[in-house]
Amino acid sequence: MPAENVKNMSVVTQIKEATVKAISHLYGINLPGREILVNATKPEFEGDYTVVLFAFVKQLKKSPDALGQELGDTIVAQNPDLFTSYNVIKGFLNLSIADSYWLQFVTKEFTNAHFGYADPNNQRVMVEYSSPNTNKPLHLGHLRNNFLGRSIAEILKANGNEVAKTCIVNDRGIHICKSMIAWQMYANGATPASTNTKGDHFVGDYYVKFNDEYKRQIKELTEKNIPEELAEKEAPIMKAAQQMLLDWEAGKPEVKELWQHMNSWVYAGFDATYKRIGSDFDKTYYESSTYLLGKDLVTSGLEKGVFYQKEDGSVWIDLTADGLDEKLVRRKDGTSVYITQDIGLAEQKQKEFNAGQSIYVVGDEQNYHFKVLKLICQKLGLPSADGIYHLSYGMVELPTGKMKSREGTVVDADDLVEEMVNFAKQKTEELGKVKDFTPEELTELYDIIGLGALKFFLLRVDPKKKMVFNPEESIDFHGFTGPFIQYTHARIKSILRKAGGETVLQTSDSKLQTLLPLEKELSIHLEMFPSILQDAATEQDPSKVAIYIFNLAKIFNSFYTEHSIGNAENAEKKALRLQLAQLTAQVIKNGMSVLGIRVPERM
RNA sequence: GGACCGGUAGCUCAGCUGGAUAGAGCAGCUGCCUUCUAAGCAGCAGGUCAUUGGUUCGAAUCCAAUCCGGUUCACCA
Repeated sequence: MPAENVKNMSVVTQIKEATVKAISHLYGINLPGREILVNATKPEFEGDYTVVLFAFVKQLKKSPDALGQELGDTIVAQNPDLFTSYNVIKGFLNLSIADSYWLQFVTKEFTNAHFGYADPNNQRVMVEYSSPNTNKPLHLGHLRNNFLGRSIAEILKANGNEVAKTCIVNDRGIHICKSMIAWQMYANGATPASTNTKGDHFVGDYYVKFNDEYKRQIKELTEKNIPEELAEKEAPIMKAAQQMLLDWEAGKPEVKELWQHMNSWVYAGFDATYKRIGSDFDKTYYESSTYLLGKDLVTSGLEKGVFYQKEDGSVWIDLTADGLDEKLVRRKDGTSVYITQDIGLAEQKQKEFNAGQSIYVVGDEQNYHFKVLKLICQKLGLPSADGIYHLSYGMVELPTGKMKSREGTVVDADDLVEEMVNFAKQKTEELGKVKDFTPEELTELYDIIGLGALKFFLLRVDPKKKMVFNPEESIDFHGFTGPFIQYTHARIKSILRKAGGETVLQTSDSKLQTLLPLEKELSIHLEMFPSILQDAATEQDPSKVAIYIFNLAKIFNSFYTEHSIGNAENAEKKALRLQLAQLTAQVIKNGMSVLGIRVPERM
C-alpha cells in the first residue's frame, strides 16, 4: 500500500490492520479487519484505543491475558511510529498512540478546508424530499422532512457522491378542489395581494373554511336524522368539490384556470419558505403531470404474469408469498391508483438521472407503501428497483400529543421560523456583544442563529424515531443546541483574529513532542470526523454528525477554559493550540454545513 | 387480528453488528467573569435500561413470552 494511503487511513482502521497483521504473524491466521472490535479506551484506564480480545480468544486457543501480551508486544514492535505502549486488563488490550502521531495529524490538516470530505466516487444518488400538498402551508413535520432531505443530500455529497435533489408536488386531487370551492364561495375575488397574505397561507385558509362549512353541513343533516355516514357523502359542499375534481379531470377550462391560479399563489408562498429554510431542488415533479405514469407498466406486467386481473376487470398483484397483502394496481374502471404512479415515476426518474440509489424521504406511516413499491418494481424487473430506499422518519409530536389540523394544533413552519429568529434577536440583544454590527449583519446573524437552533433541534435525533417538539426546550440556546456550537465557532474565530492569523500558525518545525491530556483528547476527536461522515452516510443519519460536533464543541470549551491559547507558555505551544483551534473551527463549520446550518464569525 | 416501529434519569434523547462502573442536555442544587466571547466551565444529585424467562465467560444490546404506546394492512393520496 502506498505511503500516502496509509497516512489518510483513520487511526481505528490502522489499529485494525495492525492487529490483523500481528495475529497473522503470531498465529498464521488471517482474520478480516471488520471482525476486530476497536473502541475508545474508557477514561479510567490508560491508553487511547482498546482492542476487545474476547471475540478471538476461543479461535486462537489462548487465554485473554497471554493473547493480550503477545499481541501488544507485536503490535507495538511492528508499528513504533504509531504506538508507544500497551496494557492488558482482563480481555482488553489498551493501546497508547504516540503524541507525535497526533501532532503530525494536526499540523497536516489544520489548513485543509475540505477536511472530512471524500473525493468523487462516481456514484449517482437521487434524494426526493419535501413533497408538499398545494392546499395548505408547510408545517413542523415538513420542516423535519426538508432538513433531513437536504442534510442527507449534503452528507452523500461530502462522501463523494453526485446527488440530485428532487421534489414531488402533490398539486391535484380532492384536497385542492376543497380550497378552490371555498374560495369561489367566500372570497369575493380576494387574492393574496389584495389581502396582503402569503399565498400558501391564503389558500390554506380556504381549505380550513371548507372544512368548517363541511362540518356545519354534516351537523345540519344529522340533525334531520340522516345517518352520519350518509351525511358525509351528501353534504352539498362535498358534492361540489367532487364535481370540481371530475371537471378538472375532464379538462374544463374555467376549473383548470382557477386551479392554476390558486396553485401559483401557493408556489409563490412555498418558494419564500424554501428560500428561508434553505431547501432547493434540481428538479420538481408535479403530480398533475405524473399521475398517469405507470399505466403501460401495468399492461406489460399483466402480460408477464406479474399482475392478474379479477372478474370485474381490476388488476392486482399478490404479495402474500412475501408476507404482504394483495395490492390493487388498476381500478376496475381502468384508472390507476397512487402506487401505479409511483412505479411509473420511479422509472422516469431512472431514465432521467440513472442514479444507482434513489432515496425517498417520507414519513414512516408510508413504510408499507414503500415496501410494496420496491417489491413490485423488483417483480417487474425494473432497473430502478434495487436502488429504491425509503428514508423513513418518525412523526413530530407536541408535548400535548399529535398535531391535528382539525384541532388547530398544527405548528406552522413560517410562524415557527419567525419565532426562533425573533428569539435569537432578543437573546443577542440581551447579551449585547455585537453592538457594532450593521442592521444587515444583525439580520443575517439572527437568521443564522434562529434557523440553526431549529435545524439542529430537528436533526439531532435519530430520523427513524418519532420525536417530541417542546416549544420551550427547542427555543433554548444552551447545551445540546445549534447556538452552543455556533458560539464555540465564533469564540474560536475571535481567538484566531486576536492571535493575528496565519503567520503565527505557520510555525511548522516545532520541537514539541508531548501533548497535555486535553490537547490530545481534542486531537483524537478531530481525527474521527471523516469516519463520522462516512457513518452518517451509511446509516443515512444526520444525528450522528450532530452528536459528534456537539461533543467536539464541548471538548474544545473544556480545553479553552483549561489552557490559554493566545498566551500559551511558549511559541510552540501557542502554534499548536492555534492549529488545534483552527482545525476545530473548520470541523465545526464542515459538520454544521452538512446539516444545512451556517456558523457565524462573531455572535 | 396480521405486519412493522418504539418503551433507558422528573423531561428530551445517546448507547443497540453482545464487552470494562449505562452517558449527554434540560430542569434542580454548589462554585467560577479586573487575562483569549460566561450562548461558557467545574462539580453535586438523579437509573429495578417496561416485565419475566432464556442464550454465555459477559445482556440496555440477541431470542421468546407478556404489558404499554404508535403506525399500517383503502377501487384515498
